[in-house]
Amino acid sequence: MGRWEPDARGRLAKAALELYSERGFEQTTVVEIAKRAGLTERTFFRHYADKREVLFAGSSALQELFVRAVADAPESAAPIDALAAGLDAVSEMFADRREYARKRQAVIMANAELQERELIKLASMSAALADTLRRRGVAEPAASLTAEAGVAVFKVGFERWIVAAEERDMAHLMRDSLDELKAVTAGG
Amino acid sequence: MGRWEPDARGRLAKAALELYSERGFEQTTVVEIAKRAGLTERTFFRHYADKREVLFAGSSALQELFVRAVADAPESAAPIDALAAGLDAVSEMFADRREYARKRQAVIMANAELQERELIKLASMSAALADTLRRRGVAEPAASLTAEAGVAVFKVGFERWIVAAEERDMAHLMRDSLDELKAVTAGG
DNA sequence: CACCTGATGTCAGTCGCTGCCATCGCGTAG
DNA sequence: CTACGCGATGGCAGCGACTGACATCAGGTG
Repeated sequence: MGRWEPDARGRLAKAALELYSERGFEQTTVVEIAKRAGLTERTFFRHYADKREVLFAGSSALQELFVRAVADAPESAAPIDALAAGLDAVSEMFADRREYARKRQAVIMANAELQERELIKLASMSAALADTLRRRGVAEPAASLTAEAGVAVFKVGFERWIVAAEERDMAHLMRDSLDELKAVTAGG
Repeated sequence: MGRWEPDARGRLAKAALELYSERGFEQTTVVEIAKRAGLTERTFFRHYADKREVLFAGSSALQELFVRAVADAPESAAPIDALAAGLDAVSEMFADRREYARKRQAVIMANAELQERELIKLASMSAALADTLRRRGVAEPAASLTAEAGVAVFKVGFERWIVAAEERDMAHLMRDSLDELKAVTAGG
């Protein structure tokens, strides 16, 4: 075994999340992750660019989903409403992954390096959203600001969803957060 | 010499920025930085936690200035106006450091690891601002959203200032960006 | 002049990460 | 059925970031 067991990538991701949860990110070596997955350190780095990236395999799919929903919003929709459509789409995606999301988020919140990686993924999402808004005819700096605002709403909404009771729907928390942002920016 | 030359910290920071500019962040080793500063690698790590941190020595002062300005805004001011006061204060700080800011930003924009570090500094600023707003009586999630929005405006305004002609005043760009955000969030 | 203290130097060691080449298992042409 | 090709994996050497432990030095103090 080891060689030729299927889904080496998945086994590495699973082993990494387990070990990061059990003893922390810093206290885990890549050799240990690879060993638990029945592979070697060298193979780990063939599947993931670095020790952090193994926790962010799904982030590109999330970004694509978000961007597509914004791009597909009716042409008549205001930028902020196109964004709301994106937040809806994203919320669906997480609906049945709450436990996984919680476990993963706990690991990330416990380590600064992992937070850095999370932040740059969100920045990439913001850039992609801004690009999409520009294609919809939104000028700068409105496009970048709207995108940044959208990511801010996502961050706050996501965090509230993670700590919320099981029943709380992510889409509702996202909408509430967006409304709060509207209220506070209108307050001046 | 080497030992007992004054301002070892400053010499290290200067040498690092020079080398990162000349040949790039990745292509520069800590040994080289230390050597140019007339010191050793070990001493570098006594002054800076890691190879990236040497570019972010001033970020805590920036955060403190921003936070204090928000905290000192008139109690009657709406959260978004307290934020605007913070952006004003920050703009003053940068007024006579444009060349340095440009050089530094060019280095950061050329490397993903440095962007990660920059992002976590901004996230720290957002958290500190949210805390300050809470002390001013703003509830969650409005406090966090306002803080995130403030940092978004800072990011966009700063970027525009970096690329703008010499005459453009940073404070004006910040105000414009804030107004744009207000417009776009009111558009739904 | 002896002593103390903080900053620096020296050295060994761990770990993340990469390049290079060998090896393995499977599919496929012949 | 066999030989060959190919993608995935292993093994190994090496670099650079970073750390802990200990020695050393310059300057101030008694």
